[in-house]
Amino acid sequence: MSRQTGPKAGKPEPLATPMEDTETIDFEIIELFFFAYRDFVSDPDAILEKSGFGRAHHRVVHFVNRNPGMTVADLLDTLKITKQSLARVLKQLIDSGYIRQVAGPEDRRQRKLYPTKSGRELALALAEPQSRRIERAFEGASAQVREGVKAFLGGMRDRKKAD
Amino acid sequence: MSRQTGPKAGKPEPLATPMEDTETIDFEIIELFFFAYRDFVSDPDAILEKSGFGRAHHRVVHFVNRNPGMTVADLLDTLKITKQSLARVLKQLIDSGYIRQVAGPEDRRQRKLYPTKSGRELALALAEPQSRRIERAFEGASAQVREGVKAFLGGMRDRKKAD
DNA sequence: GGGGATAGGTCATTTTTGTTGACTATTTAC
DNA sequence: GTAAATAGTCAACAAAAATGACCTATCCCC
Repeated sequence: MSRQTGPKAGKPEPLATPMEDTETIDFEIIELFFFAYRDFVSDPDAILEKSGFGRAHHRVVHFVNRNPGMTVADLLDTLKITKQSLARVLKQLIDSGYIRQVAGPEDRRQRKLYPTKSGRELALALAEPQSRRIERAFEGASAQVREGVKAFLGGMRDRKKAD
Repeated sequence: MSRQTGPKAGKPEPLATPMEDTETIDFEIIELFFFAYRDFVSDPDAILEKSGFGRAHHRVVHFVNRNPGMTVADLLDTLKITKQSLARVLKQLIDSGYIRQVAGPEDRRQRKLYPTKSGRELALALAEPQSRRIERAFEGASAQVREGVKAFLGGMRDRKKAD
């Protein structure tokens, strides 16, 4: 076995100093964001695995509930995945009675997506622990801070042309 | 093909009303958080795929840089993944010269993990666009809001006993 | 000093989530 | 009537991570 295949063929010195306030990098927020999201999605994950569904199903159920009547194309654009990836999970959700398709009233090529009653209940059950968690994280926060957090999260998004 | 295999055998009524302020669920923040995180990780993803690495490598490089000398067990606890999942990416990072292992000085079963110079550079390159994004999201925010965001993100974490 | 517990590594298999490419059917628009 | 758009489907493939089963080295304790 050769010793090294990486960028430096010589013996790399291990560095022992923690990478803290190096330069102008905000490691603190980066890390907080990682942990926050990791635990944020863990609640619905636990619920989903009982039904045999995964995160992909969660996202579909969520957005169809938020935007009833959205088309398959809309959903693809929101999730930024391929048609074939969506097809599998969407089919399972339709077969299980959580989502219904209706041919578009004007353009009958379209399939407009709606939650069923069960679909809405599932979306609520998944969102409930997340909302509790958000509530808890906001404990004692002023209205100004709450608005600031929303602005911050919104500001983290890409700012593209077609949005 | 049977019509329905789901929770309700009858014809499920599609629901057309958007699920907005239903009950006490904060759908707005849930959605903001989803989009914010999706775009937050997209910057390093783009850098990583040039090296053939993925998100798992990113997380390992990040935490080893932040906590030089952490053990494999520490890392498993932080990332909440299995030993076998970690093994693959860790091996690649070691073989590529980004991370080095040193037997623990007291307990020689342990493998303490350190970044090499390349490892530190990689971690910085990955964190840089994320930090720019955070900076941009904070534009015009007061010090109070900045602290509020940190408190919010910290509050989103699980509060377990062994932490 | 022998035995069990701990830290780590490895091998094989599977699941989840997503990809690419190719092809079909229906419907709309010009 | 033909081309373009919307959707569905089949097949092969790939990455990330999980599971289960072992193996090695070392430490701790009696």
